[in-house]
Amino acid sequence: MSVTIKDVAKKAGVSPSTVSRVLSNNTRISRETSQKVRDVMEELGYHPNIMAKSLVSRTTESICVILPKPAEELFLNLFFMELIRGIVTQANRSGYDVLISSGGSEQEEVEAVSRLLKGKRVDGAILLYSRRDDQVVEFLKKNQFPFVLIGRSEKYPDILSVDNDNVQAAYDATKHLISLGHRRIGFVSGPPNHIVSRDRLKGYTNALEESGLEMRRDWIVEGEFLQESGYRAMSFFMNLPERPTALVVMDDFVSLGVLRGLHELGYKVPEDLCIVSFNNLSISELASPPVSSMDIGIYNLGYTASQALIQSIQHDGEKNLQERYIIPHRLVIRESSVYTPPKQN
Amino acid sequence: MSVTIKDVAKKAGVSPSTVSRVLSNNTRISRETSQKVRDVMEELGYHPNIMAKSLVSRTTESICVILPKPAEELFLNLFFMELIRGIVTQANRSGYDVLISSGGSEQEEVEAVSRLLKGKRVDGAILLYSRRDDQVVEFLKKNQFPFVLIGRSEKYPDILSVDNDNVQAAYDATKHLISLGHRRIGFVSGPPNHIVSRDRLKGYTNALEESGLEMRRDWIVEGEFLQESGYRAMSFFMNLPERPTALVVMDDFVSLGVLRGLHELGYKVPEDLCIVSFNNLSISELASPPVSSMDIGIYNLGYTASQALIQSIQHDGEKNLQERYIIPHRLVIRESSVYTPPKQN
DNA sequence: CCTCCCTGTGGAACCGTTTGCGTTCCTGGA
DNA sequence: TCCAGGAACGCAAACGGTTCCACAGGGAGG
Repeated sequence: MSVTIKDVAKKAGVSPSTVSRVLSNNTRISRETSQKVRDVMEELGYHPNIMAKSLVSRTTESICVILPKPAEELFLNLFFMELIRGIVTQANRSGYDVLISSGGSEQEEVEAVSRLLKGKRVDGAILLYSRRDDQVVEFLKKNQFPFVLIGRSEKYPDILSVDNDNVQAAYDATKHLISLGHRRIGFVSGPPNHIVSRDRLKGYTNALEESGLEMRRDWIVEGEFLQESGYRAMSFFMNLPERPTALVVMDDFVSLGVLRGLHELGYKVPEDLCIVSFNNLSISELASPPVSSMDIGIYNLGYTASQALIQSIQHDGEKNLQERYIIPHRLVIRESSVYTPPKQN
Repeated sequence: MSVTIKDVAKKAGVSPSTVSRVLSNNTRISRETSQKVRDVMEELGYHPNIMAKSLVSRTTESICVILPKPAEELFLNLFFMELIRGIVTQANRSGYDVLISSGGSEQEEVEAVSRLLKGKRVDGAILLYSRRDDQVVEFLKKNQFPFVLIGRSEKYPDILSVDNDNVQAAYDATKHLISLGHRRIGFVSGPPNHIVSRDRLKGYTNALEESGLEMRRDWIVEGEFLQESGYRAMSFFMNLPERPTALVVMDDFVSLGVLRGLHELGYKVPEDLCIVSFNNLSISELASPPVSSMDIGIYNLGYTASQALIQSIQHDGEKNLQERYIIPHRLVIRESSVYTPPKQN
């Protein structure tokens, strides 16, 4: 069928082991033999069988990324594409392949990852982010499989992970609004079981507190990472007797929902409501008005995660590896937050 | 190290072959033996080594998707995420894994696909779309590897492929504008070496022709699938002595660029310019105003492609397989195209 | 001149499965 | 009673590589 190492060996007049050595750039092979073998490989169109190779070497040179449970919804997000792009680029650069897997339920996720890791199809896994209590993390940790978390684990702070300083980022975003003169600032959060939601909420409250501003429960709403959530949050806020003059919003898509709702109701941004968002996806620049957004380096998160994982796979023994990477953030200011509200207190 | 079929065999007091047969649900294994073996597998936490399995079975139960050349740019697009989502969902449902690969240059793409297919790491490939003359297609066809094209090949019309009827779709989009009373309609195309660009251009001109409308060269501009292209196209059109009153645009992101430019210059949509776009990404709904867009069933394209590929892998011999799948399109009308221009001819 | 070591290569075992071919035991029909 | 045939399972050879070990030959050092 397809050409094997033995075919090459025969044609080159050497033994299979010699061909193998040529393949792995083994020293102790003479220049001439090496060249002859290479010529034959070229001539026969030989490609090493990856399965056979990894069977004996016990390594597959590939990693998998596990998409979060409700991939069907969240997958829509530009966020994941950016992340995957970073992961794939770095992995390919390191000679690794990337396998994408999406589980329906959390149970299915565990089964998938168990099949892939225990079945030795991949060497390690990237988890896109973690709920508060994650069975996949539990499984991977118990079995000592190499993996990296994009996000962080509360339960196991020593897990290899790549994350932003979300507390600081939300603090910075809120501070930006405060420095513009806003005193009544609302917060549109994500799902409460996501750690990132809580971290950012913390940064938000920290900033308010530090500035001696009122932290009101009814100025904090939770939702999904979807535009509908933004829409709902907006209508909630605008129906309040006392409304915030600015909003910190967890995601650009959510912000778009807010923007759209405001537009429908005839409100103006930033005059009626200022907005600072997160993620700095391309849509935040394209919205009208363009919305200020915290760039958290999504591509970089993916890139770094892949790098960290592969490093940890390759240098398994050495335990002097860094275990927490923090990707820097940077606020990109656009029209949606350039307005100073009139004094009224 | 990890538990193998032999460990299970020993513990269950049977031979490895028996365990293997239990694994493959072979008949001719007694109920009791089968149950005993299963119990032991459970107890030991056995998972079959996929590499070993596929080494002998000569099948990997996984496919790869090759991202288009300038993945670094285009990958950004929501389009690809939708597509991949469809592919991954269907593949996982069929028990297949999906491997993502992105090549820098076309040459690198060929190398990647050659390594994956010849190295027997995957059973087949999905190509995201095709340029007019594609070396990857050439390679796959020559080596008789199973693959499916999302899009179509002009050179080899008999290739297994999943596509829209882009001529018809563009015809429908243009007709929609004509039926609103527009007589001067421009076209913002994609890269000219993409077949999809030409197909849609054809549909556009067909519609004009059929309605006895003037087809003007200077009302057709080419660009990339990026917002910048839309911006440039817009400023080109608006500087024309005689401007179109409506535009057919190849992609939603491009439309956003157009929209943004118009907004900056103080033009109103749809009053000053109507827009009908393609792809119906979530952003088209979220834009202001929401833009009419041709839904081409992107998720469905991916889903169907995966299905077709896996089918063709599994039923290799039988040649009675369908070779061209057409995914239906559907125009979603929104605010950007609800305006009838005043008569002036 | 004789070891010793080093270079370059071949032989063979092994990685974890699958599978064709046997073998054993049992049942039933002649 | 004898034997055919089927059910249940074991043996061993692949699958395509890697790698340890052995070994031949040649140069250097004693």
